[in-house]
Amino acid sequence: MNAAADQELVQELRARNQRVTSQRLVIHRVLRERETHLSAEEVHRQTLRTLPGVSLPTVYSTLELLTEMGLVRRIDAGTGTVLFDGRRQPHHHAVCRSCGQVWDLAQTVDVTALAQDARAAGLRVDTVQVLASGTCTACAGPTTAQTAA
Amino acid sequence: MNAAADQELVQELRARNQRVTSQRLVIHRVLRERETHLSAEEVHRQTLRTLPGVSLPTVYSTLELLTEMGLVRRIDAGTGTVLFDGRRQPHHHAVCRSCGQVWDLAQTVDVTALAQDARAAGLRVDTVQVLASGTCTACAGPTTAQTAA
DNA sequence: GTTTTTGCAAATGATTTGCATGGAT
DNA sequence: ATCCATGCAAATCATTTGCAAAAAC
Repeated sequence: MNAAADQELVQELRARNQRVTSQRLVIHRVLRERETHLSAEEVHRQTLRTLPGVSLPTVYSTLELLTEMGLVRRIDAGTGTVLFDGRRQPHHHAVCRSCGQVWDLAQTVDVTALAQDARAAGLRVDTVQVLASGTCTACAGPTTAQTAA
Repeated sequence: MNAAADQELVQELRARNQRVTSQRLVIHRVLRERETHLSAEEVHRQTLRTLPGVSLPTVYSTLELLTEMGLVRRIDAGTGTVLFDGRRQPHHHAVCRSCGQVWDLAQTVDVTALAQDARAAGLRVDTVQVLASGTCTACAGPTTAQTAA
């Protein structure tokens, strides 16, 4: 099905003189097909369903490659586990520091001035990420759920 | 000197029924006195100068405590090492994915709409951080510096 | 055929944990 | 006197690395 996404990957790989392997194709598809971020291990699990035998190190190196290519975004929400997102439209995230849950946020943020600032500091800016942190209702609510009789 | 900062910590500790220890005082001062972020190990090194014998685990647990109290901000720039920032005025960061260097950015960003969005999703928002990632001139410049004859 | 990529197993390194002693209340 | 915080040493766990075999070119 997602032949267009495949093609995009293949062209990028060819352009860089890197090889088109089934692992790269499948891992890329796994990320593109989901509507949300996945951890490296989740990507691994999903990839195994189509391609038994893929190793976790391969998943890691492929995720790094796809990120470098700009086909996937790395999200470090400070939970000790990095997340990877294959969604096309840019979006931001929110994280509960207590339980580590991460949500997607649709709201856009104007970061042009900040990007300017970073450029002025000597950085070629690739992405600007916004992360809201706090405590979710499930973790904060002492009177609700959790200890329900 | 920074008696005001000390007092703020002491009051917060008392309010939480937690103890005022020299380790907590010194670690807090180390962060408040710097004008930039530090890694846990840097905090440890600085703390040792005033208080020989402090252990790294204590530094970690104190950093966690100070972060919970809102006296210090945790910055996860995706470099594999978390940074801690004791600066009062909110600011954002930029990181070079290649060398891991992190810069402070003065530019403010309007994140009220995003915070709303996160609240609507069920999060009590404490902080919103913005992180610009890319490649710094030192890492990108193949024709400049680095390999200078 | 040559070079890159993979899988395996082991290494790494930041951060956390368990437990007995020391210190704050 | 009591209970929390510390220091130590060992554990954890996501991610990385080295190397020989397999796959892409």
